[in-house]
Amino acid sequence: MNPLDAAAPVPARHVTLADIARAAGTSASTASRALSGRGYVSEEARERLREAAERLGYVPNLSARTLKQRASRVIGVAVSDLGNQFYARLAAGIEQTLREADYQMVLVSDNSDRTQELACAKAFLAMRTAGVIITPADSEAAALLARNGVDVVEVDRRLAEVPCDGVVIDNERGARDATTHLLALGHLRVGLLVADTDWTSDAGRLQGYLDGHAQFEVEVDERLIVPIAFHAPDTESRIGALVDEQRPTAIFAANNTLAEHAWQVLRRRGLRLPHDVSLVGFDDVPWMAMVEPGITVVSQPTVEMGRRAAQLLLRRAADPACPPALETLEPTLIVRGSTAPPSPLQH
Amino acid sequence: MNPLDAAAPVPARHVTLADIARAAGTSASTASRALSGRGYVSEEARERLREAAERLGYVPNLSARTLKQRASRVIGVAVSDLGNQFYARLAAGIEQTLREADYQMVLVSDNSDRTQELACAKAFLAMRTAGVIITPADSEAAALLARNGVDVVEVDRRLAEVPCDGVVIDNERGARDATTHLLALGHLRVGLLVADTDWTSDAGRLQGYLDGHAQFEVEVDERLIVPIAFHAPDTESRIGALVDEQRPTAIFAANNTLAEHAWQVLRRRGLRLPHDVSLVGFDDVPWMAMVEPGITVVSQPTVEMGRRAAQLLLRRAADPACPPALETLEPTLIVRGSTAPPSPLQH
DNA sequence: TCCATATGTGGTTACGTTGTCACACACCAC
DNA sequence: GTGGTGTGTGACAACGTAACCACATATGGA
Repeated sequence: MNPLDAAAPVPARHVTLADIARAAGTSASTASRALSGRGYVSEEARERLREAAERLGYVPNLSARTLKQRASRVIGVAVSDLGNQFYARLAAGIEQTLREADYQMVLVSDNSDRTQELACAKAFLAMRTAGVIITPADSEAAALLARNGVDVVEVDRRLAEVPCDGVVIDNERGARDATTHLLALGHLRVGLLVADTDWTSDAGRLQGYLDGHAQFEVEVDERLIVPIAFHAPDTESRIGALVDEQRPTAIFAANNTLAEHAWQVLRRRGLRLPHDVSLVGFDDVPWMAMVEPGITVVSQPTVEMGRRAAQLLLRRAADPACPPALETLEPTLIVRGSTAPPSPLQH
Repeated sequence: MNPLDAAAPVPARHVTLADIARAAGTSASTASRALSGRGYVSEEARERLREAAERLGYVPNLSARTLKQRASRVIGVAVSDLGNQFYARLAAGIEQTLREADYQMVLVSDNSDRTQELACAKAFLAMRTAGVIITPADSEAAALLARNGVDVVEVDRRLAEVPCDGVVIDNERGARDATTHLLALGHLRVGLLVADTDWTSDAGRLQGYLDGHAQFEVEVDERLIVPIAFHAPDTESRIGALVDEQRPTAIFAANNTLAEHAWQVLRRRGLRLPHDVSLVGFDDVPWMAMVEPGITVVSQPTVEMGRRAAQLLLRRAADPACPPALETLEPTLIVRGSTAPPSPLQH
């Protein structure tokens, strides 16, 4: 063991290429080549340098490398709400794929706030990230990034006005499947709980709901459609009002949060699933399979969406010229016990 | 509108301080002072530079700044499993606090694998992160970081052999509360499902289980203690074996994953909660309050743990000399319907 | 013998930022 | 006048790395 190891437990300065070059009796240039594997280095010198780097505990300075190479291996990711399992799983899928490709993920939760989102974009720009994956709340962030030559992938919804890659699920189809499942069971008054946004995801789910009705030639009662903003304090009272005043025989809750609120409201009112009301959710989360009866739900491949988004970004890094792709994944309707034909009493 | 804006939609090179200095007719030094707010700059020059920066879309290069200042505003975070809601919420708490303090979070999921964890530590070192928050699986990563002068905060468990800050919950107390709750109800054969690790978290929960028995002067049957590794493929069969062979009247599952598996096993066997078996979990997750009956659980302030960890790191950044702190948060036993006295038939 | 090619090496420069320093000027008090 | 102080500026160096180039030396074929 080298006595220096014990003598310098906390090096005041980090070890640099120049240090290990000096230790191995070469120049910094050679050290750089030896450790990065680019360019000619004799086997003997490479070995000496590797040994010196190991002994001195050399760790390359990524800031210097990024500055010099004008390219980093960091990807910025901005999601709406890391506390929501949907976004957490999205992030997990992204992180997994990036890690396998030896990239790092900088993760920010922007609360779907366009100001925060723009601030994120600026931060990612300042970091010179190799790309950005975003669940957009506004088109401005993507525009800023694109204007500065940063690749962007939109996940879960499309908002960008500039051409960029995207990964979404087929919201129309998912919502239509949910709706027609209920209509086929004989429901005529299907309530819709949907997020109050101008996002393509929610617009698509609304459209699927309407399409389903058109397909079954059931007229839509506008009063059955309840748009509710994220984290709105009156969420449950508005759901309660829908239940009490419109008497839907079934409810389609177009995201996992609204499904949870709806479930709570129904339970608190003592309404039984599916006898008194049928319930369908969108985005399968664990509790839906565990409660009794289980919740019929449009399941989306969330982790896979994250993976695909990361893959799109990596693909574009490899081939910047490839045309923008929009991948649409297919949702699956999982029928559980929360849906059944309306009971005679309801009519 | 400046015609240059339209003429250069995609600048090939990023705008630098030198560019805006030139545009404003000053030196780069003055530009730096004007925008960073350090040092003397005339109000007039500052205004001109600000305007130029705005007009040209200047975004500072963080790599250059980090290189020069030898300090970044990035914090590395390594958790065991981002797919598990516990770690996701931990990360959410950390991210929130860091964002408010204008730091960025680099998040990695290391699968509790010491090799991956060490690789993370190296990557964070290379990025010259201002600090690292980690749910440790091994002491090596913290040692490496500390040796290089990087501040480390351990969350959820303690493993480091070097002095460093930490945030944990009182696992002994949580587990003791869960255990004595069951013993007080009259249970004499309480099964323990615990993660098979050498982590302080699981060791503490085991200890709390033993302490609870000691307190009630109930002898512990070793066969009731089942250590199960994360993601072990035979998890449910081992739980099944416990149920079938040892006939516990109650089960304490010492983390949310094991609680879920136990619940599934009991349901599949048609055993009713709490009539046939009582069940207590550790770490409250949504389904536990939603299933019928609800699961009695030792709840931990997960998001708050993340926040505290970030705060400890920020505190140390402000005052590197402050003594290492170990914050111990208190868990809360939430009694729901899954626990009741053993039924006469069970004896 | 001599030029081509392959193999190695080190010097220099540049990436974009910020800190240090020297310097210039204005103003005021002595 | 002189010496201070406050204000303002730009030249220059440095952070650590990697690309580029110039320059060695060895090997081979013409």
